Amino acid sequence: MDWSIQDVARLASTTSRTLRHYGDLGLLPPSRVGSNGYRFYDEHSLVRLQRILMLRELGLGLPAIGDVLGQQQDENAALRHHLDWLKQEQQRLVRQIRSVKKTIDTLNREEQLMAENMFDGFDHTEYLEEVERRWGADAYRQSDAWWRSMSTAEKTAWRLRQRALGADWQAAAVRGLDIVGEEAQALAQRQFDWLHGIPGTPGVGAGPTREYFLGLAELYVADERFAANYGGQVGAEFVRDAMVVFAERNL
Amino acid sequence: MDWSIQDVARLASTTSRTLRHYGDLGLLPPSRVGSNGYRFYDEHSLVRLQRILMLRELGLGLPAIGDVLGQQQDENAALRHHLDWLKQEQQRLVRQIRSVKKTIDTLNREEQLMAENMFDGFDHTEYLEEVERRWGADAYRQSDAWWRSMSTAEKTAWRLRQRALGADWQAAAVRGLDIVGEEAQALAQRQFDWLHGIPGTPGVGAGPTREYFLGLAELYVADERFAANYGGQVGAEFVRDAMVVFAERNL
DNA sequence: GATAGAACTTGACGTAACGTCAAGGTCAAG
DNA sequence: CTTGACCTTGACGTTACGTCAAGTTCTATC
Repeated sequence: MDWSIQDVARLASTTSRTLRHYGDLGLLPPSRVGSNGYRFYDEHSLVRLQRILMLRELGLGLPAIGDVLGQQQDENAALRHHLDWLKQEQQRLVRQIRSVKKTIDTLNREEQLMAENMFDGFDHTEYLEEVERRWGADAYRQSDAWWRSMSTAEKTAWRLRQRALGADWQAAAVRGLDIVGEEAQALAQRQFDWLHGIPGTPGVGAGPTREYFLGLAELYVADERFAANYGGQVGAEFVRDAMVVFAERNL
Repeated sequence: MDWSIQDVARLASTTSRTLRHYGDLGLLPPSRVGSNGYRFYDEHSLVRLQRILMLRELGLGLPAIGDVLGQQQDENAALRHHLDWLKQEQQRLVRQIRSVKKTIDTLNREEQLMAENMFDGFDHTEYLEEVERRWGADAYRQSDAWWRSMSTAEKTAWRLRQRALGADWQAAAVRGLDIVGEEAQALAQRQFDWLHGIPGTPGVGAGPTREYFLGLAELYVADERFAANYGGQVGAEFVRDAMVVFAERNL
């Protein structure tokens, strides 16, 4: 009562290559191998294949499927774990979709404006009125002048660092790091140093003042335009909390 | 005015390996290569890297990024195309998440029931009352008896074919095949043949009757439990339409 | 029994975007 | 001259198979 590899492949609408692959991984060994090397499968193989295909449709990886089938993992637990992963992936996609849409919008609105540089402006110049309201017109004028005085290379390098910082903050928030931990505080230090370079920031030279630093931290949470650079609301809150801790310790 | 590979890597918070990779692909060639083989990058490189990293964060593949940067592709068009792909991926994830949840539920409700076979029943026995309402109690009794009379291997093989058919229908719907085309009609033929094996289906022996076949097609669309096996509402409608065409031509 | 064609085998490369050794030059500082 | 930091090329590993390639075996036919 056994079938050839092609019989089984046709039954399951898959390929012999796939069955051989599963055989190589030990997921679905042939029930019998002829003296000529031909693989044969019996009814138990079919049941096992049925389960493999089910789990694969759910998106589980082959090693995970192996663990479930080998009783080394509770199926229920494996599925729950997998579900968490799927939800995370979905969130990632949602964020990417939002970003792509925003980028398309920006491109269409400012088509001819962007000659060489993708996006001009940065945290401060981009949000003029907010900065002026908080720290006065002088602060804005100073940082704006500083920005304009930079060469293209300097501007680009600056933006590169800005993006890198934002990405690292985001990664830290996702990894759920402790805000008082070493890594998160190192990021806060980078944030401090980064602000250090911007004239118009109260206390520059010695570095931003405690008040300014804390005010900026709150701004990240309060204004969604800022939050976008730090991984959304949740990310911004993580950034703020780490910055607050940093300020209390060092400023 | 140039920087070493490490300088640039640190600036962008990436690795030298990544920069070398981009160099190998022609995405970001060094602006200068020393006689010692060392790579050096200038300000234009930084601007280019800035754009590469932006697009990569949006999820574009490196070849696509290359096309955009090389002006071989309109950025706007590329992003729109990418957005479509992202949306599709998201739909896929939504479906998978639903499936995983359903499977977890089923597992918890019927924990001890499932000794060897994952799911018992099939289209007909699973939806007793619907089948009886449409084609009478006799139809159900016959197909139920047929099902019970099969060996484990036969049942498994049957389910394997059922799943394969469902998956192929789903793929066909996603690919947007023409319902009157060769491939879709071949699927309808398989659907017909598959029903052929089930006693209790009116007209079996000669194959299902036209009326039964059409009724089943409508059922797939009307009942979401059936639709689930054929790729949701949209998939079920595709199946129905192809089946209707098949019935008109052959029954 | 010879032969063609279908089915089977193992082996190996390719995929996306790098991470991660490995082995070996180059350079600045002491 | 040595040490250590930094640089190079080369190559394997990752996921789940697809896709040849080359050789062997089975089956049907003449």
